[in-house]
Amino acid sequence: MAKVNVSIPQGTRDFGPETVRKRNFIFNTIREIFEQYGFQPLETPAMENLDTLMGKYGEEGDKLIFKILNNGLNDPKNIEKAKKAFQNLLSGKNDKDLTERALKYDLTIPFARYVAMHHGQLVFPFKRYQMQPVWRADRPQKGRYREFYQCDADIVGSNTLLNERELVHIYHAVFSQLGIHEYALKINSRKILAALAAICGGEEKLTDITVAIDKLDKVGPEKVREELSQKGLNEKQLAILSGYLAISGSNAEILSGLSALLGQTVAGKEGIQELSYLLDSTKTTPALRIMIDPTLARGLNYYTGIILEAKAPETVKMGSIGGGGRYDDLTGLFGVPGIPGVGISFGVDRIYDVMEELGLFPETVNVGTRVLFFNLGEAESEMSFNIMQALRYKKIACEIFHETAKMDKQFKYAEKKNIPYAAIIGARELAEKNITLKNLHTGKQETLTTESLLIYSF
RNA sequence: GUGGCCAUAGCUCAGUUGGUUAGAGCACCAGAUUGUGGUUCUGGGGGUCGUGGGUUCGAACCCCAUUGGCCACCCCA
Repeated sequence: MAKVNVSIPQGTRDFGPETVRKRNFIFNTIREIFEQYGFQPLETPAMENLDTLMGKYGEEGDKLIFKILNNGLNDPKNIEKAKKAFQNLLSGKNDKDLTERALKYDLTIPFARYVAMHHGQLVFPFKRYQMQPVWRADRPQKGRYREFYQCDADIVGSNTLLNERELVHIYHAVFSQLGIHEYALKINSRKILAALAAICGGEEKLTDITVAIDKLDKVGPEKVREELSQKGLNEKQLAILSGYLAISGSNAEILSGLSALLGQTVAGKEGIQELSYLLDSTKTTPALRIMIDPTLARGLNYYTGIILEAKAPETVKMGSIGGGGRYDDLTGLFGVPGIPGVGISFGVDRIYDVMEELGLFPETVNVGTRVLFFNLGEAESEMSFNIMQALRYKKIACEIFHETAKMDKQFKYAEKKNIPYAAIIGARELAEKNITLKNLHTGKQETLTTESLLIYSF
C-alpha cells in the first residue's frame, strides 16, 4: 500500500464519524440548555481584524493570536512596503502592511465587537450563545489544542446578579446532563482581588497579584511570596497577602475571613456581598455546590466582578473545562461604553476528553442507521429497497447492503456500524411477502408484514 | 518561546552487546459454513523500521540534522 505523505497542522485534528457523534452529543446538550435559558444563537467570522483582537488578552495572549499573512505581498509595488513592515514585525510591532487579520482567539471579544457594531438594533438585555472554533498558537499538550471549540453564553446590558445566578445553573444543568457529576464550580470576585491589591501594593499591582496567586495550588505559598517580592511588594504587604492566602475552609468560613481582611474597603465589601448573594441563591438546589476560592484569578484582564471556573473531576487532571465572569465595559473597547455583561464558556474539547476518560458517553450515541436491509439477490433487494424507502419516509434511518453478499458479511457490517436491526428479505420472504426482522442486540428475530414493519417501534 | 520523552504492519506494541529473510496481538481478506453476526479453527495479504545524512564489512538498533507526536514550564478551554 502506498505510504501517504500528507498531514494536518500541529495541534489540529480530524474527527471521524464516531468522534463527531460524541462531540455532537456535547454540542446538542449545551445548545439545548442555552436555548432553555432563553439565549439566542450568534456566529461570527473565523477571522477578525487584528486590531479587534490585539491587546485584549494580555501580553501572553497577544503572542498566541494566529495572524494571517496579507495577500499580494510579492506584488512589485508592495515589496518595499512589505520589507519595511517585516522589519517592524521583527522588532515586535505588528504592521498592517504585512498582517491585518487574525483567527479569533475566543468568542467573547468578537461578541463585544458585534454588540458594539449593532447595539442600536439589539434588544437588551441581549442574551446570546455561540458555539464555534477558536485558535491559539500554543504548543499542544494534554487538553490543549491549537484549534478548539468554545460554547459561550453571555448576557449584556444588564447589571443584576440574577444573570450570574442563571449562568451558575447552566453550568450545573450541562454537567449533570452530560454525567460529569464530580465537577467543581469555583467562584471569586475581581472586586475582592482589587481590594486586596489596594491594601497591598496598590491597584497597579492587581495583575501581578492575580497572576501570582493563581499559581498557588501549583507552586505553593512560598513561591508566590517570592514572585511578589520580586514584583516589589514589601514585607508588610506580603504579610497581608499571606493572611489572604491562608483563608480557607467552608464557604461561610471563607466569607468571614474575607470580611475580616477586606470588609472595610468599598470594593471588598461589594465583592463579599455578591459572593454571598450567589451562594444563598443556590441553596434551593442542593446538588449545585459552588465553592468560593480566593485564589481563583483567571487570566483575562477584562473581568471586573464575579469570576467563575468549572474544573474537571480531580482524577482526570484536565483542569479547567469552563470559565467566565462579569465585565463592566467590554464594548467600551470598541467605542460603545456603558454596556456591562457577564458570560460563561464551555471547553468542548476538554469536556470530550474528560467524558472519554471517564467513560461517560452513552452507548446509543453511536447509533446512526437503525435498520440494515440485507441484499440477498436481485429480486430480493428490489423488494428491500422499496420497503426501505417507505421506512425512510417514516424518518427511520436505513441502509441497504451495497451488493449481494453472504449473510455473514452483511451481519458483520451491521455489527461494525452498530446498526441495531437487520431486515432480511431472502427467497423465502420474497415468496411469502414478509420480512424477517432481527434484533442484533438480543439475537431475537420475528416475521413481520410490510405494514407492521412500517409501524414498528425501532 | 524553553525543556524532557518518543517515532517499527491499518491499530497497539516486541525486537537481546549492531549480525542471515524484522515479529506478535488486534484488524483486514479467504475458507471450514449455498439462510443467520458476536465465539472458535485454518490459510493469506500487508513494513524503504518518520525523513535526510553519517559511522561500520554490516544499522530498526550508534551519531548528527530534520519533521511529527506526547508531556511539562509559561499561559490557558
